[in-house]
Amino acid sequence: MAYLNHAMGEAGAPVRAPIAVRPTGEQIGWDEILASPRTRTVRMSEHEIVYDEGDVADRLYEISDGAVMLYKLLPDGRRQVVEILGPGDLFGLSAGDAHDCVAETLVASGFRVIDRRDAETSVAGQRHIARCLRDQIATLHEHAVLLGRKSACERVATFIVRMVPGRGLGRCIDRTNAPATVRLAMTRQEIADYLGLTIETVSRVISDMRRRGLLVAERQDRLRIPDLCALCRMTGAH
Amino acid sequence: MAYLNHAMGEAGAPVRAPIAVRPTGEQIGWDEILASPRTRTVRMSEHEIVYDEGDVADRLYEISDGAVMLYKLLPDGRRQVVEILGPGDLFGLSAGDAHDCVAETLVASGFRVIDRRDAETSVAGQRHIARCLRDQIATLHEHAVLLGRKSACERVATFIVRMVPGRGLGRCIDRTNAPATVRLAMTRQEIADYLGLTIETVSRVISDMRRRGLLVAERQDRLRIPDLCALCRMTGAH
DNA sequence: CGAATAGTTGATGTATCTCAAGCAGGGTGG
DNA sequence: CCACCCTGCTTGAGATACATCAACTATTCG
Repeated sequence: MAYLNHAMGEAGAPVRAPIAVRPTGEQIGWDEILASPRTRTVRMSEHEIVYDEGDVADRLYEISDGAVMLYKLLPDGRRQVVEILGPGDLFGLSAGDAHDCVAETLVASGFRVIDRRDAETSVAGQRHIARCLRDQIATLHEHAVLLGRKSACERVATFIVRMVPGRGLGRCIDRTNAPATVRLAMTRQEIADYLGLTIETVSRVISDMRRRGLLVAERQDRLRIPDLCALCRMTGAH
Repeated sequence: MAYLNHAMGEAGAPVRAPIAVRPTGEQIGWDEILASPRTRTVRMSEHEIVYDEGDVADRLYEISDGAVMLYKLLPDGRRQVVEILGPGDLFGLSAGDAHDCVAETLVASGFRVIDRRDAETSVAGQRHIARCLRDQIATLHEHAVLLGRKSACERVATFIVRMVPGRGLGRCIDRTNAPATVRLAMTRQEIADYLGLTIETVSRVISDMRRRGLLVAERQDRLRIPDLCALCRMTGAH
């Protein structure tokens, strides 16, 4: 799933369990695919392009660690970041033979590069892929709501809440409401292009939230959230 | 794929070839699934809810004819239509056990209702599903660009161009540029909720396009496009 | 024919964008 | 070690695209 939390290469283990021990039983097959002689491991530093729009889509990437964004460009240069992916997420599965968007690392990342043929031959592989795709679609649906119907303030709140380690798309089920800290491993421009806003609006909204005590900036890219529920209430979702 | 063209229950055969004769060879298996004793055929009239957000997702729907929209609601009533689907498209494949959005018919439609177990057991089934999911994702990516980065005018132009029978997400490859006619089998409210606009803005933009001769209204829901390329140039995509 | 519903148009408001200047932090070289 | 520069971020003033509110018009259906 395109969990945004933990997508940023935070120290510590990813939320989701290692693939081999997932309960569905399908992962044994997936592990075999990962072990295929054609499967490679690749490391890339931050802000490197994994593939470009139009490149042939003959392989598929699983993120081991780090984070990747997928974006599309309009001819006049406008950009929309369409997905942000983290450990365990799959990308490179395009509809046709060519990629429909650019994939770029946000931070230094590691991938397992899987040959498309390997992935598509086994039921287990197909099932694992289908599962990832469904998660991706749910995230894209949620993001369409954000882009189509939420205010700038709601967008930023939604974004920050999703970056909190340990919470995905789900509702505010946090019982403790303990202060959380998030690392925004994205530039303001990237955040703006993800949220369908301008850099200035993102900056203004964050400044405003700081003034209201909803956020405390520990560093430029590091925010403390004293009251997660308060921020959660600003997302428009509850 | 979430082709918008032909999604509206137009008379005539859908663009895509009948499932059995697709060249990939996977469809024999899919046909078997469709022939499963558990598979049912269902008909619904327009504006009926197929399933609601939160309903258990234990089956999967293939559209035989007609059109369906998927939408999500915010607690305060704001709505975002996240997908519009037509013949051949699959829906009901949610990430978890519950549906993440509402599915409602736009026009009278027919479905094949497939048991989730049937669909997920065969490689062919999985592959067919994965293919549909990838197409869906490509459409969602394109739609994120529309919602995040396009002006009202570009959104409406993009929408109308996609409704033209025979053209999907692809570029303007039309050599003839023959006048096309589209049927908008959606209310202004539905269009607005799909494009992330208000009903008034959609109405104003269409009126403006009519005044400029880009559109001719043959009926409320029926538009003639004298110069498709001219409209295409307004989409922001080329 | 008339009510009900869906769509259009106008006047006004406002959230967000645009343009422009100033500021901070992090790295480099003197 | 500190001044300097570069890049990314913030803040302000003004413009604008779209939303909102409200009236009016067309269409549909009994």
